[in-house]
Amino acid sequence: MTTNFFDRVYAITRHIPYGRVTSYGAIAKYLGAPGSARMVGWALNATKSHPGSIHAHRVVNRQGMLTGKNHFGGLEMMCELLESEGVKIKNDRVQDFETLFWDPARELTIEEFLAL
DNA sequence: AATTTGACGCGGT
DNA sequence: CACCGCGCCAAAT
Repeated sequence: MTTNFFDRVYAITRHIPYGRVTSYGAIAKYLGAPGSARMVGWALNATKSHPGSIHAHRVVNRQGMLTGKNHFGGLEMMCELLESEGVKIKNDRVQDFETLFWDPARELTIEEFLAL
């Protein structure tokens, strides 16, 4: 818990289940910084330079919109990545967002929690 | 060391 | 419905 706010975001993002999505705010809140969703976005930005599998494309804003798609190196990339996981995107918005939404505080498993 | 910025969230106008 | 501003806090310049 030292420092890296980033690492925490990485950890959570890394554990987002396949075909599920979460929001910046949810992650921020889980990190104990409700309202600091920006930090999550900022951290995710560093994620692209981070080695390893961090499914940043599974993180969308609270409306389920792919707001960060322009940071994926390709505007359609994020969309395709999600659709390839079974997440349907329409007009930059995740369909059935409520259903696919993964709340870390609610669905994070023990082992994942420990890995955090 | 100070200022700007940012992939958000939410209420207000 | 569109636009505005504030809060939140760390990293980058």
